[in-house]
Amino acid sequence: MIKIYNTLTRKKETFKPLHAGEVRMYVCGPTVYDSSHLGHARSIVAFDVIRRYLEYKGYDVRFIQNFTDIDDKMIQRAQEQKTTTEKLATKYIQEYFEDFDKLGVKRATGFPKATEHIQEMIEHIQKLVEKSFAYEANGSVYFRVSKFKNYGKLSRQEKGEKEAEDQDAGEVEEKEHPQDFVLWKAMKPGEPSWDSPWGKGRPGWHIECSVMSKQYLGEPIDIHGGGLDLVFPHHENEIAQSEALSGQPFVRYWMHNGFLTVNKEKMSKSLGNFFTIQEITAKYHPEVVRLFLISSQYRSPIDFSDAQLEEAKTRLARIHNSIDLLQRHLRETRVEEAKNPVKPSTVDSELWEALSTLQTEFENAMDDDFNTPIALASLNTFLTKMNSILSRNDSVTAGTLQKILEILDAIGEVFGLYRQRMKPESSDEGVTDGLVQLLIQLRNQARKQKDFETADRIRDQLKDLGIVLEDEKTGTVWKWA
RNA sequence: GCCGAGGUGGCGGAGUGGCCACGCGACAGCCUGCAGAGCUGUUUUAUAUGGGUUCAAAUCCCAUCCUCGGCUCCA
Repeated sequence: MIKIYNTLTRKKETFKPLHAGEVRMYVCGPTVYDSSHLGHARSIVAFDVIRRYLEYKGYDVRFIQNFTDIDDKMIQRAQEQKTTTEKLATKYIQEYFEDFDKLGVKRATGFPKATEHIQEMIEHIQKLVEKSFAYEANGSVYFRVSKFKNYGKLSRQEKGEKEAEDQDAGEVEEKEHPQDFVLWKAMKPGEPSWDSPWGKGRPGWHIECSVMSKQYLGEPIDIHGGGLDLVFPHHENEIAQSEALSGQPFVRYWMHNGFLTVNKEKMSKSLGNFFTIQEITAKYHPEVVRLFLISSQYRSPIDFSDAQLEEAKTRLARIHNSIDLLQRHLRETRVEEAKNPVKPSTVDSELWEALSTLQTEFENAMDDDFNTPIALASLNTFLTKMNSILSRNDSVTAGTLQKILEILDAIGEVFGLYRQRMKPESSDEGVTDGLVQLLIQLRNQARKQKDFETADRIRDQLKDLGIVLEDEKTGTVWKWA
């Protein structure tokens, strides 16, 4: 039974999707005017793991993530770069996919763009005007917040007078009340625009999520996610726009991830303290970045530091080493069992018990609002146990080892970790293996004759090729560095 | 000003009343020609501060200090 912390109620609630066996979720995607940074990755990876766990539990997940491809920043950046908003969007959407494919993020079911849903947005706004939840002023349309009685229920705050000063002066004059927010912006000279009943213009930021969420997932949806910074005003406004028309809840579970910080300050474009995904993945393997990101529960802040990334690297290596050890034992055991069938022993049952504990603890942790640190801890505990048994070289059946591999694979699939380690060897690797085995034989001959110079030369030169030799009690094994 | 989150060992990070996180680092040992990996053990009363409740508190209550976030674009 999954429990989710719902921002709306500020409580963990038992998760029950509206449609049995199916989860409909929407996560706010980026405005595609610039490269994604690690702060975006925090959010995207958090919801990727949530989605993967829901799938692990057998749900059919319909997952929609939008691209905001028209807004003030898009227009401004396009003007600066003497290009169009379309070209800008195309460029950064492509980059988005490159970045997050690399980070092992599963693609959403759909990636709707704001500019492809202008007509639906206009219709939605029209209906709001008809019901007097919105009003037109000088070609712009504003949402009449005072008419929507539940305004503020998500963020538990209402816009005060304070920020009226910070708002666009033209808008303030047009608005009936400073709280009101824009649904449709009248065109300014030189800006991209679409025809509407109120003249040429473009949609406000908030309306796209309301409209696209409804179009692709219906109402209400199960989960709507995004960064904590979107709670107000973005999500508050989405609720107002959607529920004013439908008269029913727009979203059943609101989920918000905590920030990625640098020296305890939020990583953001405006502070300039950010690293792009490209920069970070050039320095660290994408799975190291993922492990770093899921080492805290998704609602907690994570403070970025190189030391933390280095630690994640070490921790991932430990997992890799354990899987290598397991796979080697499995290969060897299969060869053995082909000669002499083996019966399960007490060591087998010890492993089965540890495996069952792992599964229970992993699922309990993830069921509890996707507590990845505890889930990772359960994996660690299991690996220590498994390594301990395997290092004693007690005989374990191939069936047991195979089962462990399957469970580890399923868990790794949720985290999006050690995927490469699980892949069967390619035929190329078969050839490599043959060659390396030959060198290992030669080297061990040298070692037997105490010719360590030759032995070390073989090991060192293989290392330069990215092949690491390790001498075990039972013989020498190799792996890619 | 208003709203919200949080302060845990050398470090990261869990934990909503009683026992144990987990990892990184450090130290010692096993194994090894050396190395690596792995294993075993150690890292003495870690829970911002001061009170309180309780047989028992990191966990509940009160106060204080500090940090961060939202209220303007932001994952």
